[in-house]
Amino acid sequence: MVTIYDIAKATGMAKSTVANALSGKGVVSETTRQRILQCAQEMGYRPNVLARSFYHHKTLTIALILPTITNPFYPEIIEAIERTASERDYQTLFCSTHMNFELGREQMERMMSRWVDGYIIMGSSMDIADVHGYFQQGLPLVLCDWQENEAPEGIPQVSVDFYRAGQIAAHHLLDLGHHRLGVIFDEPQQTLRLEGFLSVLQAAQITLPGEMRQVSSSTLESGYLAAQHLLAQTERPSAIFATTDWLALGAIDAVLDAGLRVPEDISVVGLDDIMLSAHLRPPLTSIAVPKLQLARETISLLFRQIDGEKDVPARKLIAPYLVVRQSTTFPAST
Amino acid sequence: MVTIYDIAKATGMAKSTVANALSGKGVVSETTRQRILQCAQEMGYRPNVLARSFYHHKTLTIALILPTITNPFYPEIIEAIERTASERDYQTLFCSTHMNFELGREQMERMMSRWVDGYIIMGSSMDIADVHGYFQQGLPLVLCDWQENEAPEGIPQVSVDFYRAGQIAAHHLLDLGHHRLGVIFDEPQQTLRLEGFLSVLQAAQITLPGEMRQVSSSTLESGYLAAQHLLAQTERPSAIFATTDWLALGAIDAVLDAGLRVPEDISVVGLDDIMLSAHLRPPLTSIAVPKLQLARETISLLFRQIDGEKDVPARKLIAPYLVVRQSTTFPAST
DNA sequence: CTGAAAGCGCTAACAT
DNA sequence: ATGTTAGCGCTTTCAG
Repeated sequence: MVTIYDIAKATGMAKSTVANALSGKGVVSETTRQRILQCAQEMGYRPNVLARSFYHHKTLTIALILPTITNPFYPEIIEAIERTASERDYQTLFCSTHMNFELGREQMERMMSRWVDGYIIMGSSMDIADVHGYFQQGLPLVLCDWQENEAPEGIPQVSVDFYRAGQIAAHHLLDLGHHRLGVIFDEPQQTLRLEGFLSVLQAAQITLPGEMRQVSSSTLESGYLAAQHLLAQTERPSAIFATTDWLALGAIDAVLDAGLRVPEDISVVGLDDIMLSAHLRPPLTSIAVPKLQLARETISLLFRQIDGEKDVPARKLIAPYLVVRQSTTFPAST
Repeated sequence: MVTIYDIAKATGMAKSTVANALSGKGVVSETTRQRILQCAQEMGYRPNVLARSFYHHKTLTIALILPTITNPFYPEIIEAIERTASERDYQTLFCSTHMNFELGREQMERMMSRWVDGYIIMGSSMDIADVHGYFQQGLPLVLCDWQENEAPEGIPQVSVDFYRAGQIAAHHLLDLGHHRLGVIFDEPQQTLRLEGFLSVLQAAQITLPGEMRQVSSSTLESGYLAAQHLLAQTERPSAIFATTDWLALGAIDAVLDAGLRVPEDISVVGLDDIMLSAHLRPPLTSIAVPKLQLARETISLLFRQIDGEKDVPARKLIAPYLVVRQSTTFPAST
């Protein structure tokens, strides 16, 4: 570990002169600067970021908090976030809460003790009340991929217009001629999607009875189980809206396991449009979320706070759009 | 930001007494300890991990370096690593290199400047020569999911017995009666899998002509393209071994797009057994990698180094095993 | 243009 | 049992 002091000794200069030469900030004569730089090079000097952070109260670190990385929706976003942060010399501390609020709190506390510069909190991975508290303490943070009605006003947030997404899904299925619909969703993180969906049904005077609404947790397996329940109804749905692609994959699995066909017997539409969805059988029709845009806006909002900007806009809503593939079609004529 | 000094002032004690009370290390009378603890509580004291790190030269941070998180093989491992690390109060700094060695070097340098305590470097994400250099500088690091012949002796490493995995794949296909085989693999990170595969073919006096060996990069899309090339041969293979599940998914996609069936026309076997593979159509036959074990051994080897243990065993090989699902069957009788 | 010194928050010897 | 002090590596006034 070679410090500026070491190279000061070696060159016979004072610590501060070395610091100036290295940082390029102070005024140093060209000759001494050269000598110092060369010496630093030779001795293998590496600036101690920790000491610097300690002084500046800036760690060049952001925290990324999410439910679980095993849902393939997240990696696509994380990738973009990490890359963008890295362009600003920021590194990403990553942690998953598995929807365990207690754990989330612990993680946050640890991050705060480390003086992480900013926090990106994704998809309902923490107790919103806690988040609100942290925000009021002045921590730079932004919510990403939450429902816009989940968080109190004022907390910067970039989300997808999930209500709209639900509407798009409903329109698509209705346009195809489906009446008997089923929904698989998570409570309470995905109610907006459901509400958007319902609003369209209602306008079309179609009801969605309780047994056609299956609550799940955000795993493939629970999508599978939820679909099984839908199929077990006496009058099974001709189309299923799963509020995430990950759930939709589980649902398709269940439908096929039940000896039915997708989309001929049952149409399935997902939401997220994860990379995988295009490559499955059948390729999944999905309401796409512009993930790159989501990541960019999030990082941007975060850095604006980190940079001390006031009046960072509180809310960005990103428009989803329909991607039609082959998991949806007209209902079988019965 | 309240410091021990603040609470020293508030209680009229000296800094060190406060420190002692808080850490529980020194000897402090019960009454003052109580007073201090309470005061700390009230003032919202939070220990400054950065200052502590600065003093101790320990940051409670490990780095996780990998090619790309969008390959779903990694999230499953990352999850386990993060969780295990978290149990020891360690946090995980995550970065992906996209197989860009230059970028990998930059990232490493940054991490080193931060005094990251240890490094987990996954799946050929960095130049092994660089890694070797870092290791010789004394950085605690462990390679995870590399081929065991890729790294020089001495660098701690936990890997899967990929040669064996290749053999298992070959045996499985041969046992089913396939002779005309195709392979999709990455160069140079996956040559061992190929060699294991070939060793079995050779023993069975089956040759694998050059056009039946498709080199790809580790993406779904390149698996797709590679499979297309295999199918374009005049005498197409009756079975394909893809050296990762992610490639296998792309391959299946290509086979189906070509109007052929899996497994009736073409069997496909993957390697990794990612969670997804069980839920696809057809469910993928795969050589499974015990991911939890991989993660645990890796973390264990890393912490033993961090803890200063000498003679950390250099190499752990984990045995893969076959999981038969429905993407493989007997060749069509022609 | 260069040097001396204080301080970021905490720890650990060492005095008292 | 409590207080004093030096120091981790770096940055930044402020003097020389």
